[in-house]
Amino acid sequence: MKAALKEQILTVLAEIPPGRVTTYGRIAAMTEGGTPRLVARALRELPAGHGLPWFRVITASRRLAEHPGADEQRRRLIDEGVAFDARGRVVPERMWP
DNA sequence: CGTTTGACGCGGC
DNA sequence: AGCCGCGCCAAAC
Repeated sequence: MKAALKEQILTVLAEIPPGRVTTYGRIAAMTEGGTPRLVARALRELPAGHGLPWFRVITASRRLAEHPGADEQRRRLIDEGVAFDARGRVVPERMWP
């Protein structure tokens, strides 16, 4: 994948404030030529120990995507004060922007 | 080089 | 309000 695009994706990711979440699609829309799938791929390929808030990225339906780290993601979001409704969806007020 | 494969999204139904 | 099908596109095979 193009280095410039990956750089943009990671830049946007780093700007998500603590306690807020955004979607793969929104991040894609803030980049040039980005698509939701490419954003997901970029996150998947992140090396361990990077400091980026990968856990603040959720799906357009405001649920957690299915992946090996979903459990940890849910914990970390709750630790940041992100609330989930009874159906497991993040409350709209926590969406960023 | 053709196929398959997804941390997705959207429009129909 | 969910589910399904299709589009998407770089990577792995």
